[in-house]
Amino acid sequence: MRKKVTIKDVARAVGVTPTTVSNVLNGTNRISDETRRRVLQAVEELQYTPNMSARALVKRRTYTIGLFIPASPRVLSDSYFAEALRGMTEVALQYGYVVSIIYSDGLSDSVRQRIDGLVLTELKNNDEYVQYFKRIRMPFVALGRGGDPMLRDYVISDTNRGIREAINHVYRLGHRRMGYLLGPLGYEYVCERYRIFRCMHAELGLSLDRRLCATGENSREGGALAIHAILTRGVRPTAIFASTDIMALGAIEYLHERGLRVPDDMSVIGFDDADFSKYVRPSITTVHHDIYRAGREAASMLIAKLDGREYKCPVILPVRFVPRESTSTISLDNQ
Amino acid sequence: MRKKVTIKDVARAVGVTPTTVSNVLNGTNRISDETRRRVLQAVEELQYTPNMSARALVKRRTYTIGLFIPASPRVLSDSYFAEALRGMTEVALQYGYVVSIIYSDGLSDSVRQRIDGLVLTELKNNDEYVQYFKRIRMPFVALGRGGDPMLRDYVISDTNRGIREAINHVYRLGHRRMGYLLGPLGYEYVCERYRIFRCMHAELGLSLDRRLCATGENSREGGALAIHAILTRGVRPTAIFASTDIMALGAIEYLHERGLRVPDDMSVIGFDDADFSKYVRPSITTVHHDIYRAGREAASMLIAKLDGREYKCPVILPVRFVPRESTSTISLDNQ
DNA sequence: CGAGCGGTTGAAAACGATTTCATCTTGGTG
DNA sequence: CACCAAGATGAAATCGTTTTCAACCGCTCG
Repeated sequence: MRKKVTIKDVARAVGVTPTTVSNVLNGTNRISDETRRRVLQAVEELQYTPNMSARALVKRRTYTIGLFIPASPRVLSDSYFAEALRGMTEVALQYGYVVSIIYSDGLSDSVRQRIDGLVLTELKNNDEYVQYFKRIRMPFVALGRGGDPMLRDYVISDTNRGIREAINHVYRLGHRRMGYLLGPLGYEYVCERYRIFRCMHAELGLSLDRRLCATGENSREGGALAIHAILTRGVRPTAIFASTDIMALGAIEYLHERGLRVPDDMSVIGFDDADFSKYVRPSITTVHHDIYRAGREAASMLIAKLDGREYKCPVILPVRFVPRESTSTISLDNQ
Repeated sequence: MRKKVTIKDVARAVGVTPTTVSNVLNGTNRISDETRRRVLQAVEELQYTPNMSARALVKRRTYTIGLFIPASPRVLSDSYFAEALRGMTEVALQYGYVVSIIYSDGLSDSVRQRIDGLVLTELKNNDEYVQYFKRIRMPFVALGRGGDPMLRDYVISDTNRGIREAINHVYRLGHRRMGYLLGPLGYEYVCERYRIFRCMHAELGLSLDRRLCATGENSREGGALAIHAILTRGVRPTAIFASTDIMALGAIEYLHERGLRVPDDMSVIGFDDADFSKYVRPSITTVHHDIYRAGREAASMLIAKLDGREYKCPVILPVRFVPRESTSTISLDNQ
């Protein structure tokens, strides 16, 4: 194992002290152009890279940011997290940071002091973790809405626009009796999407039949159960929105089992544009948002915050409505 | 910001020196039971956790392991990586390690010195990265086969058994003309699966028609193109195996477009048991392997290696053959 | 001609652990 | 009773940076 080259080595090579080398590298003090040039050259020749542990020790920073994953067995499997992670990692790299995964159930003192800040996701209405991280003064930014109305440091999708486009599309197809499948009410994104849905729905001059709305887990089973609940009430929407694509999928499967065809007997609209949404038959009409991009923005924001730079605060990312096979014009016998 | 409690603080509280505290915490030297007890108590009371940066500096270790992601735009989106990551993170935690994502295109000196070791995946036949990490003496273990025949530190699935069960199942359904859709030949897992397929196929006393085999990218398009290639040769297998579920999916879609029904006109068998395989219609018959578990094993092995503990070397994980809708008994007009 | 003043550089003290080696007790042994 | 080994603890060096503050140099100015 070749000995690691340290700041002293480059200092010696140039004939200056470590202080000087450090100064040219960090740009703290004024250094003459001549010296700077020679130091930089030596750094290049010796292939010097500062030891992160040493730097971390004195700066009291780890140059590591975390993606926080709330307790939930399979949540990372969702490509949601994978995409966010990819985006975060890419920008982190540019700033000399590295990203780690932090699971809520592994959140000990030792891991806490190994990160400078966190990107939080899947926030609840009054998120306990938000409270917690505020209390221990761990810097964070949020990916998606929720947690606390006072929070300003978040990046979200333009849900408003997405749902508006979706509902307009469905309206134009002739649908008037729309239903809604809600995910767990504790999550802010569930509430927000529903809120916007109701709002847009009202703007179209329609009045919402509460019997056409039901709630369930955010899963295929949850979607199936929710649509089941609605159907057993003896009512039937011609189009149904779901909080997420996975619930939409469950609903579609359930309807299929019951001999109801999608979209002929009922149109179904999801949200998220999950991987499978374009694979399945019928493919799912949904709202696409770019989680990879959101991950990038969140990391940028967090690092700017950590490094004490300016950053513009709520970042709102564009979405794209994606009409697919699960929606169609209303059929006559459904009128 | 409350001042961080250091080893000196607990030393002072107990009335000993930092050396002693360090010794009881690391178990290096003999310490009297009485002193040990008091130190441990103080540690508890003061909520002392050692500063990782300081420790890292002197031990010349970072207590971080990496999951290496070879260059490929969306590869982390596969739940393959997400699952592996989840498994790794969980065991890493137990040993006081943390895991980071390392993308091949961000592999600079500075990130290299921020990790103690790597878990490598998606190895090619003569993997350049394996060579590279060997050369720079970065410890690693492999998730999946490949890289170098001399490697012993890997964890793999029992592919042999998986494919044997799959092919036997298909054989029992009456199929005799089997084809194969290969992924990119550079990857060892592609070659291995194909090799085993040929071997098992021969053991059944069948001879393989090379016209029934084709290669393509590991994607839906690749699967579609590969089956297209076979079909244009004017031959038609009654059952076709694919290197991966995603290729199988592409093939199924293509066949569907061409008016061929799966499984009635052709049975299709995938490998991996991807998320979507049970969602899609027809759901895909495949071989399930537990990537989460593999991630756990890989992290265990790597950390044992780093910490200088013993570990048993190639770990072979069980697989499970999962028959689904995409395979059925051969129909008469196909005989 | 000395004081004052930018502009550069260096000496030394952190940062918070681990580790080596010395020192100091004890208790056992011849 | 002297000696020695073993057991328990401590002093000090070290890891590789950053940072604070002092020192130095050559000028200009009064």
